[in-house]
Amino acid sequence: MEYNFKEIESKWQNQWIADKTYKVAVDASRPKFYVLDMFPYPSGAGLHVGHPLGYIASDVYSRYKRLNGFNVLHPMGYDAYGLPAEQYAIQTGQHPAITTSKNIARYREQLDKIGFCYDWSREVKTCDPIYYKWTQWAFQKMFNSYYCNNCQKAQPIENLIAHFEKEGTANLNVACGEELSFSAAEWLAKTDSEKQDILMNYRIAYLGNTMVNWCPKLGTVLANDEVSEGLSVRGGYPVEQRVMRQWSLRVSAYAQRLLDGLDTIDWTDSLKETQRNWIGRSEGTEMRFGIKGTNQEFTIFTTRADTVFGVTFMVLAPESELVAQVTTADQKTAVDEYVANTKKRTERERIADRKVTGVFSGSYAINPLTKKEIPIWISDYVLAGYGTGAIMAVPAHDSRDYAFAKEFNLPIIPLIEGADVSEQSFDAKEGIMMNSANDELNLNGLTVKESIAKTKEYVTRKGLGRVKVNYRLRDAIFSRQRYWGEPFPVYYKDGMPYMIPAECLPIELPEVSAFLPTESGEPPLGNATKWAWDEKNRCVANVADIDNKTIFPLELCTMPGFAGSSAYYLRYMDPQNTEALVSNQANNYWQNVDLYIGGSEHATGHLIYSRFWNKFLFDMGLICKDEPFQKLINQGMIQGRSNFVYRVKGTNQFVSLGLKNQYDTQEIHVDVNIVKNDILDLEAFKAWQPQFADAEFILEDGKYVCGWAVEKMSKSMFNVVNPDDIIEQYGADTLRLYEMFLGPIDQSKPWDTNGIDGVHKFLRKMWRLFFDKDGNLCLNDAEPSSKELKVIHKTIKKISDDILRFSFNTSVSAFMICVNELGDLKCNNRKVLSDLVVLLTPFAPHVCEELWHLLGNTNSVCDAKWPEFDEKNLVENTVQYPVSFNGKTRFFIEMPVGATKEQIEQAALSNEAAAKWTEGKTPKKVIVVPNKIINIVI
RNA sequence: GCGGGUGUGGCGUAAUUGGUAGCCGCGCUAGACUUAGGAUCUAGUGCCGUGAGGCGUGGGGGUUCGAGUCCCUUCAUCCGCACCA
Repeated sequence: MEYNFKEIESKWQNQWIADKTYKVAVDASRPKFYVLDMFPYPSGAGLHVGHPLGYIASDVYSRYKRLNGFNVLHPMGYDAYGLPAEQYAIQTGQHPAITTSKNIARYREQLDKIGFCYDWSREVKTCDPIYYKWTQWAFQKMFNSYYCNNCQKAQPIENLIAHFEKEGTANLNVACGEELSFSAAEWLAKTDSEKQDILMNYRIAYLGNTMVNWCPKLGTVLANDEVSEGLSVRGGYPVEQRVMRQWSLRVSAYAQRLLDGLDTIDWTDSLKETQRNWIGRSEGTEMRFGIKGTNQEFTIFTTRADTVFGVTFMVLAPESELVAQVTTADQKTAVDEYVANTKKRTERERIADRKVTGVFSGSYAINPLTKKEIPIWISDYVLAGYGTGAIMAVPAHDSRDYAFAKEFNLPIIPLIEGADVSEQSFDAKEGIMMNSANDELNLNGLTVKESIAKTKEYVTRKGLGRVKVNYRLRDAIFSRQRYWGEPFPVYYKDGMPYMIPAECLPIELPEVSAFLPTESGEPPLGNATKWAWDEKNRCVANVADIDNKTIFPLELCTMPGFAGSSAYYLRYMDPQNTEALVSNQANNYWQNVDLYIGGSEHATGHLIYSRFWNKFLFDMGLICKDEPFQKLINQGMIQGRSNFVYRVKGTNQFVSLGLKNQYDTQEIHVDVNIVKNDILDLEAFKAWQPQFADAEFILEDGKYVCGWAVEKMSKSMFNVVNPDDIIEQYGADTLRLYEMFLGPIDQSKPWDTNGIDGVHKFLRKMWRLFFDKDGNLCLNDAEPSSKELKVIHKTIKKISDDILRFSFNTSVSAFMICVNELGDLKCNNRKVLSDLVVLLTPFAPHVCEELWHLLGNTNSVCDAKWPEFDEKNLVENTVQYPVSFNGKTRFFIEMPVGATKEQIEQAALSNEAAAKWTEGKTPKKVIVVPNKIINIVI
C-alpha cells in the first residue's frame, strides 16, 4: 500500500467533522489549557504559505496538550472589520459585508485543508452583531466609569458624582483630562449639562477635544500605533496633527498597571521592552516658574531637577496655551508668524527637517532657586503633548537645549566638574556637581544622583513643585470616520452624548447609499437613511423624522479596528451567550489564554489595548484574570524567496545564472512556482507568459539555473507560494512538518520550497515501516527489543522536551532520526510504532490517524495517550569518554557505568595511546567529569 | 541618540546550557538498482594538507584544565522607540 496522502487527508478531515472530534466543553474533571492564535483579518489575497506558520505551531502545541490529558480550548475567528474591504467598497460599490464574507469563506477553505484542531463551533466574527453587541456594551461600561488613582482601579461614575456632591474636587485623586477645582456647593449649583461636561473629564471612554492624527487621504483619524514616521501604516499616506472632538479611551490611566503587569507574564524580553518603551515611564519633578512682572506662574517637567542652577532660558511648545499669555505686544507679530508656520508643517516635515527654530516671547521667567531672570522662548522642539508642554532649558547638559542656545546665542552654564561644554553638551547622568548653590541648597560636590534626590526633597518642602511620574502612553483615540466598523451605541441630545440603554444593544450598522463621507463632510454613516434614535420606541428611526422631539441623531463615527480584537479571547469561552460577554462559569474554568501566538507587529497596538480592555473588565469584576495572555510567542515573518532569469538585453535569449556575467543582461522576476531547486522548468516558462513563448536559453550543464533574493512575499515579485499548491503536491502533513522544520518558530526566514522533499521523504519512510516489500501491512506483536525501546524512549524524551520549549524544528529532526534508526533496526513492532504514531500526531495528524487505525485502534489518535518516558530504557552498560590533553580530544576509552573517578583516571592514563601525549611526563592535573569527559593537563 | 536581538559549512540549522562544534534536512560527489524517473538504496561531504596533522563558531583580548556558550572590546546586521525634557 502506498502512502496516498490525498486520500488519507480528505478521509480523516471529513471523519473529524462527522465525529465532532475537536468540539470542547467545560469539564471540571480535567485541567484546562487555552491556546490562541491572533485571529486574522481576511484579506482578498487569501493565505500564503507564511500565514499558517503560527497556526501550525499553536496546533502542534494544542494537540500535544490534549494528548497529555488537558482539555484544550483552541478556537479561531476573524477580525472582520477593516480598511481594505471598505476601500474596495468605495471603488466598486460592493458592500464590505459581501467582500468580507467571501474572503472569510476562502480563508476557511484554505485553513480546513491544513487539518487544524479548531473548535469551529466557537468561531467569532467581529462584524457579527451578536459579537459586537459586547464591544458596544464594554464601551458603555467605560463611559460609565472613572479611574481612581488611590485604589488603582476603575470605579462606577456614580461614586465620583457622590464625591463631588460631598466635597467637590477636594481630596480627589483620579485620572482626568485637566485638573479641575470646585466645591460641593459649586457642583450642586451646576446645570445638568455643565455636570455632564465635567464628568467627561473623568470618564474612561470620553468625548473630548484632542490632538489627533488626521489622515486626509483616508478621511479618518488614526491612533498613535497606526502612524509611523508621519505616515499612515495602512496605505502610507501623510498624517497631520489636528484638534478634533473625538471619542477616546483613557488608556493612560492604566499606564502603571500595564507596566507592572509585564512582570507577571511570560513574554519575550524584547516584546516587554517594546511595551515599556511605548508606555515610556519617566520619573521627574514638576516645578513652577514665576513670570516676571506678573503674579502668574507656569509649570515645567524635568527629570534633571539637579540642573536648575544651569537653566538659562525656558521653552514653550508652540501649541501651548501659555504662548498667548507670555507673548508681549512687540513680539506678537513674530510669535504669531512662528506659531502659524509650525502649524502648517506636517509631522513628517518636522521629522524630516530638524532645523533649530524658535522665537522669543518677550517675557522672562524667574528661576525659583537663583531668582535670576531668564528669557522665555517658543520652539517646536518642545512637544505640547508631553509633560506640561514647557521646559526649563539647561544647554550645558542637554544636547537639544545646547543646539538651541548656540543658534540663538544664549548663555551656557556648566554644572558638572570636568565637563567640557565648549563643543557639545554633557548629557550623561554622572559626575560631581558645581556652580549649584544658593543660601538654602548646596549641591556642589554631590553626585548627579544625590543632587536629583536632594533637589526633589527641597522643591517639595518649599512648595515649589512636586515629584511627578510622566508617561509617554497617550489615550487611545476611539473614533474613526469610516463605515466598516462597530457603530457607537450613542445618541446626542442638545449636543451631549447619551448611551443607548443596554437592553437595546446591539445597535446594528445601517445600510448606506454611499461609503464615502457625505457632501457636508460627515462620516459615511451620515449617508444612512435610517440612523437616529427614537427614545420612546427605542428603535433606529428615519433621520427625516429628526424634527420630532423624541428623535435624536446617532453618533456617525465607528469604532477602530482594535475595538473588536480587544476582548475576543473572552468571547471564545462562551460564544453563543446572549446574556453576558462570558458566563462566570465559563470564565472561571478557562481563566485566560495560556499560550498566545501571533506576529510582533501588534506589540504596541492590539497587545496594549487588549491588556487595557481586559484590566478594565477585571476592575468591573466581570472576569477573573487581569492579564489576558499568560505566555506569548511571536512567530517570525516568512519572507518571499524570489527567483530571477536573465535576459540578454535586446533579445529573447535567457542566460543561466553562472554564465550571465558574459552577457549584458536584464534581471527579470520569474514565478517561483515554475522553478524547482533554482532550476527553471523551461516548458513552463514558455507557457507562463506569451512574451516568453519563443524564448531561447543559454544553459549550463544542460540546466537553466535561476538567481534568487529574499524579498517581501507579494504578487508583483511572483514569489507567493500558496499552501493549497503545496498540499496538492505533498499533502497537509508535509506542509505542517516542513513549516515547523524550517527553523526556530520566532525567527524570520524566507520561504524556500527547496528541502520540502526531505520531510516528505521522511513521512514515506515512516509509512514503509508498517509494510513489507509487497506492500502488505506487517506488524509483530512481540515485546520490543531493548534496542527498539532505547530508540523510541530517547525520542519520547526529546520530543516532549522540545515541544514544551517550543523548539519544533528540533522535534522534527528527532523524528527523522528515530525513523531512520527504526528503519535500520527493521522495526515493525506494534508497541514501538504505536508510540511513534502518537508522538508524531501533533505534527502530522492525518497520516498518524490512518496509521493509528491500521495498528488496530478504533478511537481517534487525537484521544490517544502520550507515551510515558521511562529512563531505564536508556541505561547503558558502558560509557564512552573522550580523553583530552590540555583540552584537545585525542582518543576515546570505554568504561563500565558506575566506575569511580579514580578507575576512569587510571584507565585513561594507562591506555597505550596516552603515552604519546603525556610524553613520559606526570600529568599536573586530571579532570574527570562523570559521564562526560576526561581532561589531562600536562 | 537610547533600548533589545542576531552573527556557526555552499544553504536552512543543531549543540544535553561551560565538557567530543557542525545533529537533522537541502545541495553536492561517487556508486548500486532501474520500467531512465523530479523514484529508491549505499558511501562521502567544515576548511587546508597526498599524509601525519593543522586551522576553524564575525574580529581582537580575557577568565578556565576546557569557551559557540561567561567577561571586556570592536565590527556587521536586524528590530523597537526617538526633539519624551
